[in-house]
Amino acid sequence: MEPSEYSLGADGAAPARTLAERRRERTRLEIARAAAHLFAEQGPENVTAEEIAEAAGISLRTFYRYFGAKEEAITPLLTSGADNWVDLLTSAAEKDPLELFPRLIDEVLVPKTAADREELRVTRGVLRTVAETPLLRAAWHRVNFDSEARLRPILTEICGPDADPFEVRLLATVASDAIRLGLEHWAAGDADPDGSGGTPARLAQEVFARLSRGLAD
Amino acid sequence: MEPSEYSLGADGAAPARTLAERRRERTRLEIARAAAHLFAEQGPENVTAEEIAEAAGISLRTFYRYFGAKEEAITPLLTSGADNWVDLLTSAAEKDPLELFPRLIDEVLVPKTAADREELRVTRGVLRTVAETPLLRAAWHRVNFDSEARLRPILTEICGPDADPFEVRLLATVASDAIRLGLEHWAAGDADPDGSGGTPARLAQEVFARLSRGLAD
DNA sequence: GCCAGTTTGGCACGTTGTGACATACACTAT
DNA sequence: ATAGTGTATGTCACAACGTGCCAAACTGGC
Repeated sequence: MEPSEYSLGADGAAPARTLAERRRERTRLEIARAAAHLFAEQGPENVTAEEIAEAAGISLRTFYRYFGAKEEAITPLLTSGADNWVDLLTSAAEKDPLELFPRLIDEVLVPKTAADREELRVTRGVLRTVAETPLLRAAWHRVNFDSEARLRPILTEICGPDADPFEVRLLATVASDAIRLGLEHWAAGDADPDGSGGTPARLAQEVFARLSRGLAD
Repeated sequence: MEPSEYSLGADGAAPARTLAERRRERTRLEIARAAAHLFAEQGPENVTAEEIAEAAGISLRTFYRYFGAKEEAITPLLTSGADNWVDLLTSAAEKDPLELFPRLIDEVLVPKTAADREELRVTRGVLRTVAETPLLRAAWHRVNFDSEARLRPILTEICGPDADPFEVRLLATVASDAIRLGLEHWAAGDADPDGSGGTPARLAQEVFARLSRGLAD
């Protein structure tokens, strides 16, 4: 509850956190990767939580300290930016969301490093598995709706307290849809990574442009 | 698969189905009501599947023949029209979805009989419980995404096979969002049923109008 | 070294969800 | 009526899920 850490800024652009927190995040990712691997290999319904735990080198009990349910184990691989999103938004100086979002979409979905590109590649694989598995679809939906819900209070802040709550809700939905549809349609496309359909960023941009035309602000 | 029943019209406007099918649907609804009642009373996390079964007068095993999970038990109360939606769409003569949907929204969300009005009232109560409970939110999300997914093939049929799949996906999302946001914002409003915020139908209409502005067809 | 606070594992336990088999019911044909 | 067919329900057993509880191991600072 009490950060109190004045976390010496030895981390550059990455968000400043406790050592323990970053360690925990790392473990989460390792479990997620183990889970994704097993899911893709045997099909999610044929993988037990215990197997995931074993593959990640932890006990079953510890697994449930990191994830509330086994189908949640892949969420760290699904939040391509959904987390950054919030951070970026809060620190944005921009006033007009309609100008702001297109920039943020690129910021979040355009891979800049080799690691980013690899992460996106993995995400694509996971999304393909997700599309075929009801059990995992729920996790994907949860991630997106959570993102939409977290967007709302931030947008109310940006738009001012006198903004119409309905407008804010609409805007949050459009932004969330842009990311979601961009990724979904990109993942649904043929094998070629950046082929016919375009990159997820470009698709998301198009969705946002089309859907935001009726939002005056 | 084979309706074939010319179901003597003793049921008025209801869709013609097998006797067994209608019986089953009735049972589903009874279970759903029992579940909603218990959920609202004790909080969803404090209700076991066995309690729901007992309250509905069936065995635990039978409960799981009607619903795959206990949190799914309320879905029949959440599909205000999501089912009709599909039927209405398939039988629609209209060619242009942008003209079609506003009419369908009213068809689905405007209560016409006293029973409709009562059902909508119940839905509102359920949605308020849903908004506060992560466990139930998943069910609500699932209903909406399923609706969106079912919309897609039907829309491809209407728009013709040469239509851009991306456009279809976009259209399905907008339609689904209209219903979802209309209901959510309506349920989130103050106690007054049709008060300040307007009816769910009116809200849904507005969402659709705003979001569909960028869809040329 | 010692002493917080936190993380982990092991265990027990109620709950979830499913397969298998038996029974009860509805509807049909003879 | 009787036998036969298909479906709906219940009982039982069982693997998997998810959590509370406590002890052991690990972390950091004094």
